[in-house]
Amino acid sequence: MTRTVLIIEDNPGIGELVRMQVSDLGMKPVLVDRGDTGLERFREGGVDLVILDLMLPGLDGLAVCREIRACPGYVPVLMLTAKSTELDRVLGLEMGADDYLTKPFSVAELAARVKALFRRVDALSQAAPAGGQADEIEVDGLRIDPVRRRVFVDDREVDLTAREFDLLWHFASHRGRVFSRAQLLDSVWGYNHEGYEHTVNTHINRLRNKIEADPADPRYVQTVWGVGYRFMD
Amino acid sequence: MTRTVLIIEDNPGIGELVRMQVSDLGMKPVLVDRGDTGLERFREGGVDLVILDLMLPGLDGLAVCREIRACPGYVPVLMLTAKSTELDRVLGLEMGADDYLTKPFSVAELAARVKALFRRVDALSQAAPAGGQADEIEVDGLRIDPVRRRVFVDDREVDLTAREFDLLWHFASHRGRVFSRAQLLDSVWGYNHEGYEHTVNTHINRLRNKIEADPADPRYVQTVWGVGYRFMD
DNA sequence: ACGGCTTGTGATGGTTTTGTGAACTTTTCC
DNA sequence: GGAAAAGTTCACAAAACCATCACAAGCCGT
Repeated sequence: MTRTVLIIEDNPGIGELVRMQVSDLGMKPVLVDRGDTGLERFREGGVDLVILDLMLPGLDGLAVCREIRACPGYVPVLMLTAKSTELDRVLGLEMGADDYLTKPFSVAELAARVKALFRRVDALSQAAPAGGQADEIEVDGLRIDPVRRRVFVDDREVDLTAREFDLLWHFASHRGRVFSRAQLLDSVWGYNHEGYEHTVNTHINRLRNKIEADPADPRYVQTVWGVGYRFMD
Repeated sequence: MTRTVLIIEDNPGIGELVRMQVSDLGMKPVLVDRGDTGLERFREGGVDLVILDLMLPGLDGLAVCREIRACPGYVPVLMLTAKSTELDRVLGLEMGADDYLTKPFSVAELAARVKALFRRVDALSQAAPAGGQADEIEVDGLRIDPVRRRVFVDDREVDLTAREFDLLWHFASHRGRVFSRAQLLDSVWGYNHEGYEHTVNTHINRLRNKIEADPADPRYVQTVWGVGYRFMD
């Protein structure tokens, strides 16, 4: 589940800077240099966050923001403005952006804001279902609770490390599907992680030793020869 | 008698945040994203408190506030504003808001204001606090009284600082749930607080030293390696 | 303005986790 | 049956992570 960030910025220098930064955060950047084309791209869907310059050719940033807000669903918007007087103007109008950043901004600042926005969105979607968390997964004696990050095998709790848990959760929430090692590295380790595929083996091994009754003949996480791994169906 | 809180806020992120918080306080939230529909909903009655954004589509927050004040009966209004200029404050208060909060605010702050407003209303109407102190939490020898902000471990009172109390309260009211340091900064410190995650460590440490029998092997606030912390389940 | 308490941050040391190399086993395919 | 390819297992060092302490700046009440 890599996130897609739509960057609408006409200044090539700043645009590229932001693009690289988003990429470094393990997200997929899409850079567009006009307001109108940016909005078009947004409407095609699949965007998880918009970073939007205020002054744009084609269509003004405020107008773009308004249009985005008029779309169904909630996608957070981070607005970039040149001067603090502009910021005041934006704040005064409060066009529905979720956060603002005045140029020049530091790379760390940008990263912090982007991460904070995603955190808020996550918290939102996690708590949204009224009545409680129905998203606990139970499969054949294996129970996984993502909110508490706890795992039980036949009601005995097993202690997983962060990576092991993420790996198991990824499998369990995509039952029956086969993942290559490269795909797992992308999904669990992160979109631009550098490392050996062989690392996945080791983690699968450790995971099996903890959750399988007979790790040599695994029930939950199965090997698909020449392809990758799959969670029991 | 559970209280009904009408939230009029157009930004879905903030709106949802407030909704969750009100819900956590044991009150019934009603979330509306436009000034005009919000006012409509208010006139239908049954609302005990209004949390109102200043800038709203449909009908401006100040106008909504004025209209609410023109209605018979006294329903307190808590105003949310984006920037903290004196002007906003004066305007808001003159327009009849009972209290105001500038964004970004922390969850604890919001809770405090809401509760304070209800206390004032209760004092005014000479009514016994509705619902009573049902919101005191007791877990395995640890008793937390949010109204008096006091904490007891096996009936011995421990002295917590403001931050420590807020942190503990946040944990205790979300038992078992894992929070990252970033999420804790969001919820306890304020939702775009700039600061080091490492600060959370120190506070957890201080908290443990005060409430845990053996701080090295904590019972209440547990560490979840590579992720964050969790309150005992 | 003063003194005490709170709070955020730097520094340090210890612990857990994680990636990787290498040896070893199983499967596939000629 | 044997060699090559693919997967498993294990040990170890590096990296990431957490607890703790000390300190300075901020805040509050006096």
